[in-house]
Amino acid sequence: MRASQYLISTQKEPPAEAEVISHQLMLRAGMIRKLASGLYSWLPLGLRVFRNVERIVREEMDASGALELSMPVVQPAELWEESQRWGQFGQELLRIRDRHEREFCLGPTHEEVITDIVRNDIRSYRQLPINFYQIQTKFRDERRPRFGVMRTREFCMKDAYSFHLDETSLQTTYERMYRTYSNIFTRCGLDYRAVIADTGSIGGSHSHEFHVLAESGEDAIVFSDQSDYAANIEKAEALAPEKSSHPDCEAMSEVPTPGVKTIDHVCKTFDIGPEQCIKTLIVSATNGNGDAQLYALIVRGDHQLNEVKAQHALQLDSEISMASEEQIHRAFNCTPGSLGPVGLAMPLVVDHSAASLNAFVCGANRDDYHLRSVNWQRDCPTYIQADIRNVVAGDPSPDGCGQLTIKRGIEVGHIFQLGTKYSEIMKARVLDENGVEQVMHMGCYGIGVSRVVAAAIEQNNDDKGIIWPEALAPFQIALIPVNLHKSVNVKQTAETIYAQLTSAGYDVLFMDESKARLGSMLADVELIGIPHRLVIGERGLNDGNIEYRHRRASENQSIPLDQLIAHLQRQVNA
RNA sequence: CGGGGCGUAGCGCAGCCUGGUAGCGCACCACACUGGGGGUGUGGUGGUCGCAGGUUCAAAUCCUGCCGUCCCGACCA
Repeated sequence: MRASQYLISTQKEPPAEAEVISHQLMLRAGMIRKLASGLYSWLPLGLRVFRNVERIVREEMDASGALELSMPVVQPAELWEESQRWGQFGQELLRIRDRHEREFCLGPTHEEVITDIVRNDIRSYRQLPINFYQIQTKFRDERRPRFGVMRTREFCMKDAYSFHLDETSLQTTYERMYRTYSNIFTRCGLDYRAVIADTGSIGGSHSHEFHVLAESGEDAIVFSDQSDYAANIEKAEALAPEKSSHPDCEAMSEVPTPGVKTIDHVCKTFDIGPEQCIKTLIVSATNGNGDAQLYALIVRGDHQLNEVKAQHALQLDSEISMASEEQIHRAFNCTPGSLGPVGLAMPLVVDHSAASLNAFVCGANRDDYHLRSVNWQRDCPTYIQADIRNVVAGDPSPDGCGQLTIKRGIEVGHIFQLGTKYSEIMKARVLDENGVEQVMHMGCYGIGVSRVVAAAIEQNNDDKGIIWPEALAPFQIALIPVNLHKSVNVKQTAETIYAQLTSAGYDVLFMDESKARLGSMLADVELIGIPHRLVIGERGLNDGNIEYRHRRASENQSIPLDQLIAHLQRQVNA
C-alpha cells in the first residue's frame, strides 16, 4: 500500500477523553473514531487489524469443525419471551419497535435464534454433534461504556453454539473449543490465561474465561502459586477456616462511639485490627413478585463482599445491589455505618471467616453505638453460613495446593456448558437411536473480536506507540525512503524493493509521499506499530545497503541489497 | 442510577470571574529556505463559542432549562 493513496491519520496529542493506553493509541494512530458513547467507527488502518483477528478466529473455528452461519441482529421479542429472558436480561437489552408496533431487540447474544434454527432443522441424533458460529455485531446497552473499544455498546463478537445428544458429547466439544481458543490467542501473540468462571446471565454449569493479562483489566483473576488452579475472583472459592468453636466470652456490651461509621474508625476506637470486627451489608434484590427485598450480609472487616457468591447463597435469580442509605434508614432507623447482625429481623448470611470470629465488634443498629464482645452462639444464633467474600492474596488455593495470588485480566473469550437451559424451555429435541425424544445439550463459546484488538495493544506498547504482534499488524513492513524527491537512486531502489516485497506476498506500507520528512515518517510508523521497517537512503545505498530495524529493537542493521529478501524472510517468520 | 467535571477550528487548550473586534499550539493550504528523528520563515483556510430561552444597548462571558460527553461512585457500612 502506498501511503500517498491511503489514510494515515495520526495525532500527536491524545484526545482528553481517552483514559487507558490502548484507547489513546488507537485514536492517535488513526485506527478508530468515536461516533457516540460506546459506538466507534473503524478507519481503514484499524480495520486491517480487526480483519486479522477475524481471520485467525475464522481459520481456527473452521479447523475445529464448526460451521459458519449468519443470524440477524434484530430479533423478535417473542423468542426472548419464550426463553424468559425478555424480562430477565434487564436494561442491557436494547428494545425497539417496528412500524407495526411489534417489539424487537438488538441481539446481545444469539442463543434464542440458534436454538430456534436447530429445533426446526435438526431432528435426528445422527446430525449431532454440531457446532455453529458467526462473527457478527452485537449490541448491549452498557450502563457505562468505556476504555474505547474495550467496553462498547456495539461490538463484534464471534459466537458459537454447539448441540449434543448427551453431556459426554458436550464435554468433548467443550474441550475442543478450549483448545481452539488457546490456539487463537496464541496465534494472536497474546499473553493469556484460561480461568474458571461464573456463568452469569448466560447460564449453565461449567465455564472458562480467557483473559489477557493487563494492569488495566476490569477483572481480577486468581492463581495458585503451586498448581494450575486459576479462576475469576467472582468464582474463586474461599475455603472455610478450620472449625472454630465459640467459647463463651465476657458479656456483650454496648459502647458509645459518637461519629464512628467506618471500619477504619472502629478499629482505631477499639484498638483492634479489621479482622476482629465485621461489616454488615444490606443488599436489595427483586423477589418473585417484583418487590424489592432486603437481605443482610456479614463479612469480616478486612474482606470484601462477592456479589456473585452472595446471589448464589441467597438462591436468587436476579442481581443484587447495595441498598441505598435511604432504604437503610427507613428499615433500621440508623445509618449504614452503624449496622450489626444482633437482633436484625431479616435473612442473614454470614461469611465463613466472619462466622469463625469470637468476641468481635459490630454496629449496634443505633447511631453512635457499637457492640463489643459479641458471641455468635450466645448473641446471634440464627444465620446461614456461606462463602460470600472475595478471596485475598495469600488465601489457600481451593484445590488444596499452595496459596493464591491475584492479577488483573481483560476477558477476551468465554466458553460455557449450557446443558439444557435453552433447549428444554424452547423444546429443542431430537430422536435418539431408540426413537425416543431427547432434549439436546448445548454449549456456547464467545470471543470479543474488537476487544482482542484493544487487549493486544494494552499488552504491547511503548512510549512511541503500538508494537503489534506479527499476526495482527496492519502492515508487516514499512518502507521509508529518505529524500525521495531528491535522489533518483533512492526513488528507483525504493520502487524496486516495494514491487519485490509486494510480489513476495508481504503487506508493505510504502511511505511514498515525496516531501514527507524522515522524522515524521518514522514517528508515524512507530506510533502505528508496524513490526518491521526499512529505511532507504543515499547514505546506505552508497555502500549497497539498506537499513532494517524491528519495532522492538533500538539499533538499525545494515543489510546488503541482494540479501534483503532472505533477511526479511527470517525476521518476519521469526 | 447517584455525584462531579467538561462542551470555544480536525486534536490539545486559553478567554468567562470583571459582558463590548473570538485567540494560542499542533494539524491543514501556498511559497521560500531546509533535508537521516515530528525543521524554519512568510502568508493563508477553517468557528452560528453544544442547543433553546431569558437578562442587557450589547452575551462565548450573567441566569434558567435541555442535550452531549468524560470521570468517580454504586464494597461506606
